[in-house]
Amino acid sequence: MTVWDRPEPPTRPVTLDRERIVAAAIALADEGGLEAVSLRKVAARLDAGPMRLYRYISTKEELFDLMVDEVQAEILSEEQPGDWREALRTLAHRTRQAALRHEWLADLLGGRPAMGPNGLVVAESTLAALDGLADIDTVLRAVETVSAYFIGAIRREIANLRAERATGLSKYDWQRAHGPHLTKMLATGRFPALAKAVHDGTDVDAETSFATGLDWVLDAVAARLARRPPATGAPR
Amino acid sequence: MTVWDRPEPPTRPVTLDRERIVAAAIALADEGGLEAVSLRKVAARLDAGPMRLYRYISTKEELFDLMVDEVQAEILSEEQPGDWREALRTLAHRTRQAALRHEWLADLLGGRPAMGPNGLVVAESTLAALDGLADIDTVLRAVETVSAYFIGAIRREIANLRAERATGLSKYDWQRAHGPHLTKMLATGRFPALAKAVHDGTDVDAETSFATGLDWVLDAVAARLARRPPATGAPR
DNA sequence: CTCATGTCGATACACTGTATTGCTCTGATA
DNA sequence: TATCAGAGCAATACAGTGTATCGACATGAG
Repeated sequence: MTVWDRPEPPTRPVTLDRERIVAAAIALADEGGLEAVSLRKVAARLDAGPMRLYRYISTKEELFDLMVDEVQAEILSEEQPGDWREALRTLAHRTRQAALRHEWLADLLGGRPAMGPNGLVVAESTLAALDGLADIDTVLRAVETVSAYFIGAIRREIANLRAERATGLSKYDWQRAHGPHLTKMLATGRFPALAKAVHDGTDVDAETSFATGLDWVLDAVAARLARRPPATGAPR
Repeated sequence: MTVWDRPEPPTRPVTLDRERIVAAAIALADEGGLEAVSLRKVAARLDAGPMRLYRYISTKEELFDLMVDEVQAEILSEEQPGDWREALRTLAHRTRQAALRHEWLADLLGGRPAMGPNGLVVAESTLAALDGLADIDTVLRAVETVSAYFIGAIRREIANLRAERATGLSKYDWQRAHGPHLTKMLATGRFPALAKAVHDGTDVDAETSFATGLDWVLDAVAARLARRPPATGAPR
């Protein structure tokens, strides 16, 4: 057999790392939602066999965890926030923006404790912004309450957005958006309050609605923080 | 061929309806989580072929919608609530209890608009409890804010619960619960505020933590409702 | 008694996550 | 430099998924 007959040795497999894998997965999810992410497709996008991924990941759930952590990097704001309120507000808004960029995030948010490196940094900087303003338990409760709010709010917003997209593209028309079903139900007269809400409610855009609810919650937090004097320094 | 040789005619297929299907699906989900729900298994539990379900459901997602709506029936409280605050509070707590009974609910809550019959009744009675206490937009914002909070809070609670279950059963010990990873991370000194929180934070049980945050949010709502005089009767 | 209809089971398809298996290439050791 | 152990990988395989299609069959109408 001459050289000419022998094929070249197979080109070394593309070097892989978690970063590349996660990037591919995120790209897939951005395009087709979470359900478009399959290990096979992720691998294919990297010119690799599916099984190769298992050296970097031991389960698909772990891939999702990595994806979430990756996006949490987008959430971190570089500049130091002014006060705690600003810190929590931008955390909420940046999370929301991330979810609008990556709608699949809404499906994952709050679904598992986020203990990745970026998740920890987010937690740390959030807690740091409140540190010393009240006893730790109050601070914890504050952070948890605010984040519970915005996770729930983001989820709903994305859910509605998808529902709207699914039924025609009637952007601001709930009634038609959810099809004849809701209309028919309201017509039965069994849901007067709901009917009034749908009928007379002003259509505010999602962002202001989000911001409004957030402000309410932040007010509530402020009230509790104010209750105790800040534990500055060593008051002992 | 005598009668004795001929087999009996096949017993008529078990009568089916959505109720039975949903009940079977819920049973499966209660036992093994959402991922244990497959159309084949649901059908098998009803002595039916998988394809039969498609007369009652046209997609698996619809089955999930039905499951959620079914559980929402458990949420409705029979007696009329005293005031709006009580109404919202019991809505939140009953939703939480339902999610503790059916943990898979946490995965579905807020994932899609709940327009089923029971969902509508829940929405109606909630709105009714606030009707007239403020202009409709404020009422809507109030309901949305509170429900965003408790959906997020429930999700986190269930997520933590699962994580705890997965790693040993160290009920109240976050640090060990999440394994050496968190401990090691905290030991790096890069997360002082987080470390302090984990270290010095009191371990409150999930229910009081839920209730506390809920109260804060309800306070915030109260503040906004008080801002405008109630539009009772026809003040025109 | 015949025929149309609607329901069901069987089969099939494309695809999933992951366990297993054996090849091949690499780097260390003798 | 020759040998060998081990790692990294592709291929194969498996059990399972949601759902489309299709042929048979029981049922009710004429």
